[in-house]
Amino acid sequence: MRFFERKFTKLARQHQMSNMEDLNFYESVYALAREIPVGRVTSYGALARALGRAGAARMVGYAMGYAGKATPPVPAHRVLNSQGKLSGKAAFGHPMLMQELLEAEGIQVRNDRVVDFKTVFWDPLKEL
DNA sequence: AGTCTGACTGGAG
DNA sequence: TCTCCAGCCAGAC
Repeated sequence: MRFFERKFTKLARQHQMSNMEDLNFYESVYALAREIPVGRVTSYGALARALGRAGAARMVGYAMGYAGKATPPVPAHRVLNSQGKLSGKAAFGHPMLMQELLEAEGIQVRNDRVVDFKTVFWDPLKEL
């Protein structure tokens, strides 16, 4: 059984979803993204790998584009590209909003890049 | 069913 | 460190 299936069954319960058959890819991305702790960040690729879809990083990013409409809320600002850059900032209402949300959680941002990306990086495969 | 499209990624130069 | 490039894959048409 893949990591996704083992871990997500638990997440599905926590989010009061009957079973993972009801979840499409986007919803599973959102459920996993909601597990990112405050003050930590992860990458599109890391989420894709954790969901058993290594290589589907682009779809994770595409899914985040619709995250604003998801309930419960998805902390989309905690998802960055593999270099720690705020590649999705344009999708937030105000161009600086993504950075402001991160800074409000104690994460330093400089030149569209998270400072100390490696130390605040959250890998669902290792920490969930 | 075929084509196009990215909030991506890792490697090469 | 940066840019370019080919591979990536689920949705939207």
